[in-house]
Parts: sequence; structure tokens; C-alpha cells
Amino acid sequence: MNDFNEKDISMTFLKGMKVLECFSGIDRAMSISEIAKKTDLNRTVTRRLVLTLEHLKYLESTDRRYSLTPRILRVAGGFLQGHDIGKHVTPILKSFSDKIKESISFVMLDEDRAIYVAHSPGDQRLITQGFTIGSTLPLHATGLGRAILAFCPEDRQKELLKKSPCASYTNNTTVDPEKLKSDLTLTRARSYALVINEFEEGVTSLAVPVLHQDGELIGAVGIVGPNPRFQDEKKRQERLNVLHECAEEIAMLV
Amino acid sequence: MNDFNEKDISMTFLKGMKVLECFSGIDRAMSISEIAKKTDLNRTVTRRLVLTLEHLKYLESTDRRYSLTPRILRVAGGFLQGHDIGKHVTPILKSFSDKIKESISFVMLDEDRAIYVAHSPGDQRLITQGFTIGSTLPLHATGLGRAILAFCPEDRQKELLKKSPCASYTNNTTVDPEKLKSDLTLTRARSYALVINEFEEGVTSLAVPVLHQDGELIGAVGIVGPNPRFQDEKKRQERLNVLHECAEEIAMLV
DNA sequence: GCTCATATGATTGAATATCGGACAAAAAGA
DNA sequence: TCTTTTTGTCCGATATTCAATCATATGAGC
Repeated sequence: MNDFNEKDISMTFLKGMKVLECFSGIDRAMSISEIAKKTDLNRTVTRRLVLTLEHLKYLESTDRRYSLTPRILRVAGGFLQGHDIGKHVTPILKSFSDKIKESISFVMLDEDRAIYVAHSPGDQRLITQGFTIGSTLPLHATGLGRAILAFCPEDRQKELLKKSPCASYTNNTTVDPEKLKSDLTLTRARSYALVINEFEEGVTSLAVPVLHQDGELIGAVGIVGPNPRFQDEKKRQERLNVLHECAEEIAMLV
Repeated sequence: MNDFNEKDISMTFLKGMKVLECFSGIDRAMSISEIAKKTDLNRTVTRRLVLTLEHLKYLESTDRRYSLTPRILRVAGGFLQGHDIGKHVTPILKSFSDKIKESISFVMLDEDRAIYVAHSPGDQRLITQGFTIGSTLPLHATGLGRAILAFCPEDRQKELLKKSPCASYTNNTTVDPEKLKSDLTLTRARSYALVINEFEEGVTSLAVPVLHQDGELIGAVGIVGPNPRFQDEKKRQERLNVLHECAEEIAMLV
């Protein structure tokens, strides 16, 4: 039961969180046995944990199938409010997003992925590729991820590069660590990341880091879209300027 | 320890969630003893639960003070993605919000409060009153709340009215249950809620319910702003039309 | 409608994880 | 420096956990 776990970790709570987390996938409503299977927990245990979550109003049941309630947003709101996301970051994103008629996203580092923290949809109410608050991206194959990777503290970067198995998403994904490293150096030098066709065929992402005055990395802001939109050199530069401005404004208050 | 708790509820998990929840307040970073005090849990227990959360990367510590990481957004994202919030609702809100140059919010019912689920900031990057995803509003004193209250299933409404202590926020807050009930009837009849000066002096809120075809309540969309902006009858009607259109679009996919 | 397969609910008791008081160590204030 | 407060550790008592079991409910296939 306790392989390498220190004694300062509560197994029950761990399992409970496992149950809660299993709802972050695609499945909207799940029965107790489905949950047990997905979390690899004993069914009786799962049942009690699920009932506890229902009691706390994080889950609700219809026809013996459980699904998340909006309650979880209260906790998420704690994070967002603490970082002034709703109050300041989102409006900033929106104002810049209106300016260039593109959807802009703000991500932070969550373990070994970039996680969407705020997002302003662009003008056309299309694509957005389904990414929303809480979605995560791999670091090595996306613009937002590389902007983060490039501006991490060195030791953190090393850790992340070591851990990452550099999954391949398209024929163009950079999987060679050396090649990735040299791109990170370039990214650092020019202060922006540009990644084409590496995560999704036909998609380009342009991103810049959000840095505190002292150089500490906060996250990254970026634009993602079909390749043709990024081919005009002048337009790309204009977007880059907007992203840099945007990053600076965010850095001032997060 | 177990006052009325059924045996199907895991106390440890309950306590753990209590610890996690206590970060949804204002305090950004807390020490273990602060957390113990706030949650009213034994310090040793609190410690183990906090360490568990740190192990799971929901919390991180700097100088013995713990704060939320973006990790919680993964779970919140599960809810948001499941309801197509980021993919569809937010873009819809944005397009209508652009049309009337007002910030529009989408809320759902969370126990006995209305909880912000999606929000599109208006043109001016001001006020927004600090409300963001995860913030909650009282049902009886706000337009969004009353739109929900008025279109609840009858039994649910009764429950909510019974529980609610009808807190008073300004001199104008409706606290008399009878008066509230008659306003709810009016709200239902005209299909929108209009609440002035009841939650914050000088602030008006206009909201409409989001209903499935079968009449099932999903949530509400609304606009909040300084009173003068709502005085022009024609403009108000125009906004109302936009809100209704918006609600209809959302109802089609949530 | 009937049968089989599977999902769910309830109960049990042995195993054990959790609790929380007491004490020690370390910071933080005075 | 000396308090005061916070934090870390230990351990016996106790409450919780969870595998195994059976009973019931649900659904699929015939």
C-alpha cells in the first residue's frame, strides 16, 4: 500500500483527489464502477469517496451517474483571484486581442506542462481548438511551452528537459534534445518562440514570456493559428509587438 | 467526531477538502498554523493534509507559506470542458458583449449562490467589480440570482427561499420574503430580472435565464453596471434582446 | 418475458492509517 | 538574551479503511 510514501502523506486524501481528478478527462458523467476502474481504486473505497464528494456538493448524481458541479470553480476562483486573473489579466488579454483580432492565451507552468490560465477568444467564433482554462500543452512542441522552457531558471529547465520524453505529435515535432536546446537558445536570444507544424499540422504558434522585473518567470502569452496567418513578415512583427506589450502589462500585476 | 455523519463519508477526505477550500478566500499564502486555525482542524492533521496537497502539486511552499498552484485549474477545466464553456459559451458571450459594449456574465446555481462560470469583459477595462470565474453572488439580491431563482423548479425554489436568510447589503435590499416572491413572479412573467441598488448602491443588474427547450434551468446571463447606463428605456430593451438571444444560443449547446 | 452478466448497495471484521496529545526543535519577536 | 509562537516528530488509542461476501438492481441478449 505504501511503496515509497513518506508517512506525512494521507493515503485517503490522495485517493480522494484521484477520484476528483478523474473527472478532468472527457467523460462527463460516470458511474461508481467506472470511476473505480479509471482510478484503479477499490470499488467500496471509491464509493465512499464519491459519496463524500457528493456530500460536499462537488459531484451530483443523476441516474447513478456522477458529474462535476460548478462548485470546483470556487477553489479555482481562489487561484484566479489571488493572481488577479479575472480582474486584470483577462481584460488586458481582451484589449490586445481586439487590437489584432486574434485570440490570445496566457499560460503558466504546471509541473511539466503549460496550463491555460486565461484566454481571450478572437473575433471569429471558430476553432479555438477546444483549448480553454485548465487545458494543458506539452512544453517542447508548442510556442507557449517553449517560451516558458526558454526562460525557466536553468536548473528547472534541465529537470524539465530530462523528464520530458519529447513525444512526437506530427512529422515535424522536434524530438532531438540537442535541436530543442538550440531552439531554446534562439528563443531566449530573440525573446520569442515561433513553432510551426510541430504540435498540429498546419498550425503556427507565436509566444513570448511574461517576466517579472527581476527576471523571474511568471508564464507566457501567445497566439495560435493556421500557418498562412503568420507568413506576412510585417504582420508577424506587429503581433510580436502586441504580445510583448501585453506580457509587460501582465507582469506588472501578477 | 461523528455527530450525524453517515458512515459513508470519509472524514479524512472531508478534512482534506476543507484545507483545499480554505484557499478560495482572500489569503494568498498561508502557513500551516494559519490553515489549521482557519479550517479549525488539529495542527498535526492539517500538516499532513497540506503536505499531501503539496505532494500532489496543488500547493507549493515558499518560506513555509503555502499557496495554490495552477494545478487546480485542471480539475476546473474538466467541468468547463464538459460544458463546452471555453469552446462555445465564452466566444458567444464575447460576440454579444462586443455588440453592446458591455461585460456579460454567465452564472449557474451552486448550492444557494449563483456562481460565475464564464465572463466576457466589456470594452472599458475598468470596474468588473472583481468578479471572476468562481466568484459567487447571493440569489435574492442580484439580477443574475433572481433570474435563477425565478426559473428554478418550484420545489427547489421553495427550499432556496426557506434556507436563505435574506442578508441585507444596502438599504434597498429586498429582505421581505413576500416582496421577494412577488418580484420573482414578475421576473417569471416578463422573462427577465432587473435589480437596482440592492447588492451595491448605485449598481443595476439585468439578467435573463438560460433554459433548455424542455424548460430545465441551466443558468443565467446578465449585465451589471452603474445605474445611469440602464435608465434609457430603449437601450435597456436593446440589451434585453441581446441577452435573450445570447441565452438562447447558450441553451442550444450546454 | 426470461436468463445471464454486470453494476450497485450493504455488512462484516481484521488490518492499519489517522488522530491528536506531548514533547522537542526551530523561528520569530521583544 | 529570553519569551512566545510556530513547526516537526513520536506513539498509543481509536476510528477508518477496505477485501470478501452476499443481496439486490439494472441492463443486454435471446
